[in-house]
Amino acid sequence: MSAPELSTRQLRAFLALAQQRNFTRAAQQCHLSQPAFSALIRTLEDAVGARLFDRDTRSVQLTVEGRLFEDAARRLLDDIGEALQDVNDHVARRKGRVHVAALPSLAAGWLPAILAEFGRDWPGITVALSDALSDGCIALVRNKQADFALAAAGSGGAADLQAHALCSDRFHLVCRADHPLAAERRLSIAKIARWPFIQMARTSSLRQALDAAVAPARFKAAFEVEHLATVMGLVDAGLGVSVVPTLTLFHFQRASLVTRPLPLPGLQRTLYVVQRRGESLSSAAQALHDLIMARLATLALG
Amino acid sequence: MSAPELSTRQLRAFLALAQQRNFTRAAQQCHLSQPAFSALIRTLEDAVGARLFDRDTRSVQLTVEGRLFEDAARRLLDDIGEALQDVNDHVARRKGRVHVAALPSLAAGWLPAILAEFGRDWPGITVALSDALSDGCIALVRNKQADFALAAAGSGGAADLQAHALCSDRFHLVCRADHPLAAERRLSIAKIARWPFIQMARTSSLRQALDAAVAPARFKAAFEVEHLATVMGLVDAGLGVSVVPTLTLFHFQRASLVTRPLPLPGLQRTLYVVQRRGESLSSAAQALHDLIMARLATLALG
DNA sequence: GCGCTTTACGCTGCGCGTAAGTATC
DNA sequence: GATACTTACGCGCAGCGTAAAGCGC
Repeated sequence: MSAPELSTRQLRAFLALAQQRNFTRAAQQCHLSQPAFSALIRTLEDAVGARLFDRDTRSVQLTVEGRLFEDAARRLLDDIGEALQDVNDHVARRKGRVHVAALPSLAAGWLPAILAEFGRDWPGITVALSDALSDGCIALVRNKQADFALAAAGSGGAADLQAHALCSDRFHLVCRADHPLAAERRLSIAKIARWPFIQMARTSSLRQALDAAVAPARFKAAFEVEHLATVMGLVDAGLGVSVVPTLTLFHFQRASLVTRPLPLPGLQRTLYVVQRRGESLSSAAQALHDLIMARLATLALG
Repeated sequence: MSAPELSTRQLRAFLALAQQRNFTRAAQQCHLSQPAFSALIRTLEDAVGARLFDRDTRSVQLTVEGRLFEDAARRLLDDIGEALQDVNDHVARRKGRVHVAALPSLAAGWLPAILAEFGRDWPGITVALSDALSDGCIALVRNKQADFALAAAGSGGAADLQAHALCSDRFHLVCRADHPLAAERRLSIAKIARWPFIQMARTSSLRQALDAAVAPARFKAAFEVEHLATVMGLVDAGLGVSVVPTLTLFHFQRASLVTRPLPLPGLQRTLYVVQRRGESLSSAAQALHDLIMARLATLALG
């Protein structure tokens, strides 16, 4: 009653014999001795439960049941080959899909060039990019929507995820070029804290890292906004100053503004690559991960 | 480069592990020791060319490539099972088709009851019946349109066919009940030859058998027709007498006619089962052949 | 007798189970 | 230390090739 066992060798031998109608030639085609080939056909006939060939010394030809099985065998071998080919295409990165979640700063600033290079290297792979705040990135990984994330919080105490540090970027003061702090000889948290400050929302990982880094000091929050572009607008309008990580400085590259690194050792945030623990990346995801690692040097970390 | 080998055991093992996500349980399900099962999975991964499971001591789960392969494996096993089931249905005579060619006399007289019984025994099998003259029957077999034939000529000197005798039927005089021959005490060819005779066409196997049997005597051909029903009509109209084999007597079962066996030993024709040499019958055809042989006793051979 | 398949028969090696090893929690 | 996968290892048997035997022409 248990299902009979069948192998691709048997199917290939069967088709070879159906084509050659001669045991000796079919055996050669299968790189087998003729008796071994004969035995292989016999085991196939036992497995199928039907005599598939009429053979005598003079002729070999398919039985009616053999002809029935011939079509099926051909289809089966094709399907098997197709399935293997498909997996191989994914392994060889001719096909695939990778979904990376990244902080907005990375998604807007550094990643696009890498994704472009990746697209040139592996044109068959579809790339999806989610720009989300750190918690959102990590949620996407946990949900198995994203393959991995580039986010600020580490594994966050979650046993199902694992993180390794990608890089650390330092914080910079941003203010108008005509602001007194722009010319201040020795910057410090205390000096900055005297001026109206443009905060990010409390949900922002940037804000959390900053609060943690300067504690117990506090800034005078003149505004609390969601987006760095808004921070830039407010600062440029002279409504306050702010402190942002290196990776976001591209928002502030304009003549009317000044950015100054804060030379305080503890004042930095670390970015992590986050993925599901114990689960390997797909071939496509691994390729993107590798490229990201290889291009780390291009991250201009002031 | 040569295509990798794959077996149903590997596919079943793969699906068991994908389902159980635990080597020990999956091994039990496959009736294998856990190490043997582990090795089987490894050989599958080698054949496919991709790691299909992420495993550590705590968890086993499909990789992305594994999930790709899972659907394919399920489909493949289904298709294989279906192919085997189909062949088995044919072997077990739950499906199939048999095409028999038979002389008109058999097709009209004796076969229908057998075909009806066959249809009751094997309702899944489609039966095709060709009623043709002997040469036509044999041509159908040679063309592989018919599985076998019940015909009068033997193998006919053809090396590609083989025939074995089915039965011999004797010849009978048919004439009107009021015809002098109806009351003749001792019939003979010579006595019959004095009367107008209704011949079959020369292409008829019946005619050929009859000519050969009575040679060198000849009948006085009053008519030469194609069909036995016509012979009956002509005889019934008093236009002549005729001589026909036992199997065709059903055409002449009416009060106005008399049929009398001709007690001459050599005067008979032999019917053969004809099939292609060296080619076995399909399961369905064999079943019909067997039934025909088993019902030979019901042939009323006068 | 010739050509082709099958049977006979050692032999190698794949693949099994048992047992020890290793890693993770 | 408990659990679960992997490695180590000895062994039996499936499956190979060589050689001999059947078998139909």
